[in-house]
Amino acid sequence: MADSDPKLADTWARLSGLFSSRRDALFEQLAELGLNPPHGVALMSLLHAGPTRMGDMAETMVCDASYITAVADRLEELGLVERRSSPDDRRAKQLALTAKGEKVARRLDAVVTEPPPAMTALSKADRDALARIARKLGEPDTSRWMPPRSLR
Amino acid sequence: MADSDPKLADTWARLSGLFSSRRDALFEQLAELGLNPPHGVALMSLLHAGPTRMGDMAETMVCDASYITAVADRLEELGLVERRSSPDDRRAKQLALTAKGEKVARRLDAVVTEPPPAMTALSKADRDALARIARKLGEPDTSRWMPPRSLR
DNA sequence: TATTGTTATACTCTATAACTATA
DNA sequence: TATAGTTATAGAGTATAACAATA
Repeated sequence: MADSDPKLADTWARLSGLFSSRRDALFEQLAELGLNPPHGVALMSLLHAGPTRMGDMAETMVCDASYITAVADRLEELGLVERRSSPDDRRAKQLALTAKGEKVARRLDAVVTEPPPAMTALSKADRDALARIARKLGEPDTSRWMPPRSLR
Repeated sequence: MADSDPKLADTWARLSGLFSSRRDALFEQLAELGLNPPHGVALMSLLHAGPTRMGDMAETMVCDASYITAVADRLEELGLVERRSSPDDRRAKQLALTAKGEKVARRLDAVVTEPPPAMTALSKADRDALARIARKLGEPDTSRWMPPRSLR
């Protein structure tokens, strides 16, 4: 097979760079907060899904339930989430954002979901053209929030 | 400040999804090969930079020199790289791709650098428009190859 | 004495298995 | 007996410090 269009490769490299830098920004903010990526995923998931049972969180994050204990311990230690025992099932516990945790979660979420400055700076015509093309490139993430695998 | 353009956020979500899925594909291929991301970064770096002293590789990969020993051990064990003692400095060793390693490195590199299928499938007009806009969005990765931080 | 790579060791991340409280 | 979360433990990934060979 012939090599693909070099101009397209350049386009892809530029778009990839944009994404990489947002990702870097996210990880940097997490590090400043003393958090690792799973901590961030948990916070953002709670922001989108509301209080969540620990077992369900393990499913969302595609990790073992025992690790959720560790993640919750750390987030609780920082005052970002709290454990609530479920009223209906006294075995289960729900994780819920504190007020402080919600602020942090919103900030992290913005880094991921807000378009990067270079995109917002585009002319209206360019943004429209880009939107039209992007619709041909794929679907956005599912309606129910799920951590992009790239954050795991 | 007002919320940013929701249409632009949708555009960004779609582009991000594209990137995430390529990243997933890379990690999947690495896992199939019994490699982890640093192994992949080392291979791709060697592909772009040629034989490299272990200390320089540690600098490229932004990790400790002792970890390069472990990475090299694994890659050597799989027959993907070989250690060569430097002719000029008998303390130093160079890492170099074997023929097999070069094939693997090319395959991994393609996953990262080749535009995703959805992009290649665009019409010429769309690709040109996208290229024009992408040039306003940022520079591609530096000329001398460096692992995107998102791969670390 | 300074530098290159290796080894010994320790710390973080994450999973598996055993445990407890409840259902 | 089965399920939810926790604890104990183990394995990967990665760093720091001590070391051997060479400069």
